[in-house]
Amino acid sequence: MSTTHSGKGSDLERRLALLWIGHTPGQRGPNAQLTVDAIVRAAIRVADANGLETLSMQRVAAELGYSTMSIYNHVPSKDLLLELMADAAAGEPPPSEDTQDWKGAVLRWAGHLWATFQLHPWILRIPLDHAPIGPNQLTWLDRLLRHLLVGGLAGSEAMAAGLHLISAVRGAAQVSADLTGGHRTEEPPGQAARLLAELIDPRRFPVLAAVNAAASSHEENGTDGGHDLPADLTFGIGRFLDGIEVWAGSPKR
Amino acid sequence: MSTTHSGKGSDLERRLALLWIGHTPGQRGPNAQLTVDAIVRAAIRVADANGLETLSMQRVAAELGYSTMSIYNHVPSKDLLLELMADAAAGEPPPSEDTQDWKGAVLRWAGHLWATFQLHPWILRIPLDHAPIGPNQLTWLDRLLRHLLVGGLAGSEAMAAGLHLISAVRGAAQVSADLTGGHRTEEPPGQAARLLAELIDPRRFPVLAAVNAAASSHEENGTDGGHDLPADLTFGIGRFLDGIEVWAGSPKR
DNA sequence: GAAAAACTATGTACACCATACGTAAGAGTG
DNA sequence: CACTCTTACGTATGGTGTACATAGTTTTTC
Repeated sequence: MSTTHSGKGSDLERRLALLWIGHTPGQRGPNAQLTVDAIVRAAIRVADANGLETLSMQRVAAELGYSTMSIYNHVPSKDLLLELMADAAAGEPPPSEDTQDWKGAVLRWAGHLWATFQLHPWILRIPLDHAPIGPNQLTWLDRLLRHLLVGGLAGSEAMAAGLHLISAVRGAAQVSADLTGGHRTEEPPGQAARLLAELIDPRRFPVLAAVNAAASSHEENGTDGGHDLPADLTFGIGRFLDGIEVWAGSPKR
Repeated sequence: MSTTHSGKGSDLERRLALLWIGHTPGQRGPNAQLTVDAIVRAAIRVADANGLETLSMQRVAAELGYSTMSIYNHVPSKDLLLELMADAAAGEPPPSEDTQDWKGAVLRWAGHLWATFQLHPWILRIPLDHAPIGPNQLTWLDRLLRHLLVGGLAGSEAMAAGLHLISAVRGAAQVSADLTGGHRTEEPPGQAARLLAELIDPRRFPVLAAVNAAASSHEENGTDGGHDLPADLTFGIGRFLDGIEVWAGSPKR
């Protein structure tokens, strides 16, 4: 067995190759009509339109007008297809700014990431089996780190802060996606909140009950445009950056 | 309208009833041997032992020695079972401390949450369809909010900060779980990092490459006990709390 | 040129999944 | 007792990812 790719080859090797190089087109056989790129784009189309749960290999194949198994000639598994989709949907990050206003830059970066999640909510539901290693995702990270270094952090600190920020945006986006996508124009949206409010026994959740009551009194959420960060997230990131500023400015470290 | 169960009732009503009350045992028929609690505990056992991907209704039923469909007499869907599992596995949060050291208290709270995720990594992979509304999870949140209020935040600010913190811990735990669970004693663990390092072209990722090089030089990760927060996360939360302290102490607000 | 090799697309087949439906038996109530 | 409700089970359906063998097409090699 000549094993042009060493049998299964390293999982990771194959993965990285597909993520970074696309598919090295075979020299010998007939020219492939199907390409990795076309498959990924079709899959993204399906996910955007009908959600991740309806995405299946056969659905993707149908979208392209090919048989199910043809897909596997270009993409070895559904898991990897999802990974490719996530990286492709992330796309190019916003252009990096050369500014001293690093806090503003980070906030804008977060706004763009937020917008991406609004555009492709299914990204949040892809089970991630390892740290993201796609080219686009790494580019996003690179841009973010740049601003954090301007802010005065050391390398490892910047990395920690970067992952922290990504988590915060992801988490907020997930909550947002769950709320907006949860009910399909069924009951009045207040229903859920009201039901839950009954369950929050002030004796059992003294703090939560108080906070909840205070919050629901002046509930005006604005028609979240989609591109701007919600106030909650802006607050969280803002405080985080404040803390970083203090840290970077302190002499002791 | 009392509508004890009103036919199918609202999805949400059923959900909440199961989460909070367990199962109101039917009066009429034979005494049920199977209980919701036993099912959830069995499912958790399976997930702890073999991971979430091997968890199926038939696997759970087999674990208990019952037929597959009997499970559905107590739990209406797999989705809801997962939700019940998540809440049960979260368990009781650590006892709330009455201390003025709110920053320390939050860090300890985060440490406990971290430990929970280490103990039941599959929680991180449960697709969450809406904001968590289980009793245990709300108790966790309640405890956290208490400390944030001590720190001087207003109600809505505390809620935002609380969700932010949960996201940060979740995100870090996810990365950690991915790394430790990723390779099953196959290649040397450095392999992945090395392969990736080759791909990180300094021209394309100037910042990332620099940070990566600096980090890998003094890579000593310590045998992460499991209960203590990793340094990355401690740093992130620490800066966040610093920022909150500044905010709460500032007169303008 | 001819032959061989390599690669693509397809069809069939399998194991597994969640779960809808129908049936039988048991426990409680009148 | 008869009646009703609930549980537990067996069967069945439509879906999934993907292994495997096959047939067709193009490029390389002799």
